Amino acid sequence: MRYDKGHKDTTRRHILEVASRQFREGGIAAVGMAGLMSRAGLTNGAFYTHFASKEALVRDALVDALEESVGKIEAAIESGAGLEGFIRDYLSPRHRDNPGRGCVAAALAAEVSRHPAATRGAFTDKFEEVVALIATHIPVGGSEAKRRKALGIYGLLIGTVQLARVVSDKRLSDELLTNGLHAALQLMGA
Amino acid sequence: MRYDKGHKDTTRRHILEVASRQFREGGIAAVGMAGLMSRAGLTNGAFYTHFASKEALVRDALVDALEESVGKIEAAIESGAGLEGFIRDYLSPRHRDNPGRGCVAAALAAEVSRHPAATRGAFTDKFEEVVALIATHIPVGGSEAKRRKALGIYGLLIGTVQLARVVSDKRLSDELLTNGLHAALQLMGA
DNA sequence: TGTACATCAGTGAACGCGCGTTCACTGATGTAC
DNA sequence: TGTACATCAGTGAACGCGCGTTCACTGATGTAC
Repeated sequence: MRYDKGHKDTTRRHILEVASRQFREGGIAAVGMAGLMSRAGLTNGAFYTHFASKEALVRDALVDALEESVGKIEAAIESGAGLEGFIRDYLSPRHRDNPGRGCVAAALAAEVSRHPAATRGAFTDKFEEVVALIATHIPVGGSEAKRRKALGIYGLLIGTVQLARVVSDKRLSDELLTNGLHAALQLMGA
Repeated sequence: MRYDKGHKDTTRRHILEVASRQFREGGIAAVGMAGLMSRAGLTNGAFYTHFASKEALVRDALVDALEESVGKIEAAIESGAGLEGFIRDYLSPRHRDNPGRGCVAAALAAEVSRHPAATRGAFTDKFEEVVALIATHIPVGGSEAKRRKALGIYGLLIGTVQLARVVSDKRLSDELLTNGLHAALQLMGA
């Protein structure tokens, strides 16, 4: 069969979305090409007509997932919930319990730090964008102070969600989220 | 050959130390049994006279590495550097650049969250100990306030170090550490 | 209009490789009689 | 004292399996003449 114009792009985007989610859920190393392609409704061989290698897919999936973060922050601002609303969502049980649709930095930062420079570079560029966007919406302070606060808050957010995900005690996990929220708001304001 | 009394225990501890370091450096999934045992100066088959499975080793290595954290905090207190001294070390370039000897939560929290409940349970128990120890040395506040601060600070520490490790821009990485330090001290005091 | 060829997304078997785990075996020493 | 057997940490080859990647092929459609 021949395919519609734009069909290949659609397929590529579909693979990317499936991969991005699977990576965040199970970790990059745990996702195999055959399983990934089968989940995307294709066979393994087709992968290489879309991406040069697994590492190239990782690179694109990371950037894609960070763009998702940008979208979430923008949506929170537009909805009137503001940066605080974004932070509340970030430190919610729903985010903790759904890593596949959640923040890619919380799910994969440590693993990505062991990936090649090209991958980390692509991640870094988008990460800078996210930080700049957060800084814009910090309520008080000069532009440098805002950036500093944004970096601190981001670190707190990803670390707290990771701890909330790893501990097996639900009470402790909830406690981590609640305290993280207080700490984040404190960092945002002061 | 026969072996000295205590020889098996020494070997077990040696495997554990090598594994603990390799896990933190490369991630748990990336460490293979043959390579690990060869680094420990043994052959692959000997592993199973010491541990029931790779997962059992992971469990013990995580607990071991968290006990290392307890030791570091106690050392900082005893040296007079206090909790602030521990935090300064934690957010130092040296810690960022040596994950193998560093905080296991920063290196492996996200990966461990995908491991079996037994592994996460063992991690959680030791994690509680570390949090309690940090809380003890927060300078101001009631015991509940201290615990809350300890949880917030821990999240900030591990998240910040992970971000500092993943970004490929050295300036940004240093900036993350510096701002993380200010934020942590702010959370500790307020 | 009909025919020959080019295009290209996708198929599915196969490649070499390293994984976690098993197991028959080694060989030095301790114990029983 | 001498001999037969038990103990046990460690060896190293082998197990089945899934990994990332390659490649000859398919088959529907577009293009050239």
